[in-house]
Amino acid sequence: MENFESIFSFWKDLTTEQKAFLANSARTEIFPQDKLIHRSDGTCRGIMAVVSGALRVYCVSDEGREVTLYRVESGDVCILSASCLMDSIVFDVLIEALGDTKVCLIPSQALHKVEEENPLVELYIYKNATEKFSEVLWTLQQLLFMKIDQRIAAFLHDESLRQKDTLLSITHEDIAKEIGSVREVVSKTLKYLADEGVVRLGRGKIEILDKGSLGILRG
Amino acid sequence: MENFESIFSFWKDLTTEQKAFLANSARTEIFPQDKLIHRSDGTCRGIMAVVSGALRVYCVSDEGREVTLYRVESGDVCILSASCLMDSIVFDVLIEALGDTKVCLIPSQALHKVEEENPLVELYIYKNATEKFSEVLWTLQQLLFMKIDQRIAAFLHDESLRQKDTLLSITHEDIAKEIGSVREVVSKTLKYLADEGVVRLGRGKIEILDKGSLGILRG
DNA sequence: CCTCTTGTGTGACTTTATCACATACAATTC
DNA sequence: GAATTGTATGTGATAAAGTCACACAAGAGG
Repeated sequence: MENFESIFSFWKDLTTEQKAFLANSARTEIFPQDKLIHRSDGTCRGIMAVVSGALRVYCVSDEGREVTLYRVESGDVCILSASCLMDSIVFDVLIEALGDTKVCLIPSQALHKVEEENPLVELYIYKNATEKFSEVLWTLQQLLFMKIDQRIAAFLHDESLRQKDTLLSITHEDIAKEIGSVREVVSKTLKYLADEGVVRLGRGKIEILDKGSLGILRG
Repeated sequence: MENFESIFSFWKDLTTEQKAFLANSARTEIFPQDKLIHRSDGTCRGIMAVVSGALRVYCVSDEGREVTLYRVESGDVCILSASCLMDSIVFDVLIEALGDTKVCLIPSQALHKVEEENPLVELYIYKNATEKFSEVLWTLQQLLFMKIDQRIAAFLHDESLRQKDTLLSITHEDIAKEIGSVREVVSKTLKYLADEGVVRLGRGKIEILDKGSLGILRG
């Protein structure tokens, strides 16, 4: 909580008063796994720097199908939880905690006050949003242009990097929500990958046997 | 060309020198229909205010399938043609002219110079990008969650508003590129809509007979 | 009128999604 | 340890969308 400067890159551009004000408004919050942190009901917590754990920013269809737009890993800042600060943003995304997650939150009211005084803070917000834009576009291209086995392979590959392990604890349903597909299709594709010897399956577990093949599929 | 202030909303925040400098660097360009204006080869024209006509911002797969991410209509400003000014943007999009299109271009070098002096210009750029972010997210949701007949209906509906006519001049191929599908599927769906009496088809022409039904499908 | 380009029609086949269950595993509870 | 209860997975039938291959048709230009 002490080193705001290393967490929020706009910190160096603040006056002493602004720093004190924000440091005073900021607080640590801890969310349990799968906790829904933000939904499109107008509530607006503020910007959250992820200290440990991670956030998943996703959207849902009327029928309940989900896609992950991007993740906010520890060290990064989640800006869409303060979407009310950006009048150019009108859509509805959801944010949930991936694992127990600790964040440093600057409430939107406090940030809004400083933002009005200092255009560099506003710049920071929109710059961060544009970064996420880049990630969403990547997601869109994957959705539209890649086949399901490639998407699953890519996901398993990334997930194994994140978990730093070849034995992943994840359900088929969760994978489906990540890549914007459905459970049955993920199950069938994984079975195929298992038959090929690329992975070994267990209940809620996937062991990656052949990382190379994943990379090839991944393209 | 004279009223930069009404075109670029950051104009009011410039010094007299900056205004003079940018006004001097700015130039009008006219692109013929379907002209490819921007591709991801590092070239970077600058920001373009559309005076007449429109721009289509889209992406393409390796196999040549396309999706329109959003359009930039007259009165609006295209920011991704200056993507080099934004270090947070790394992806590859293409931009082409829809119909003969006249733009007012501020070259990126000139803008970059002013941007370094004035954070409000940088803010303008990222704010504009975030607006487009919003539109891309809408596109993504349509792609993932809506059925093909709904997407086509929605497109025809919007296109008829844009062309201010119920008789549209457009090919099935073009529709496919707009909505991220393929020609055959569009043809079959249109045939179905024609059988239902919603549209009448001709070569390169689609006449909308029942706008109401389009709206219902559109959801 | 003929040719050539471009736009459309269509059938066979693959991939992905949807629906409707069956089964299987693990953690209680009896 | 056996029964019970969630949750996770397997699977087949059907539907929707994309891929492939090729036929045909409407207009433009000679």
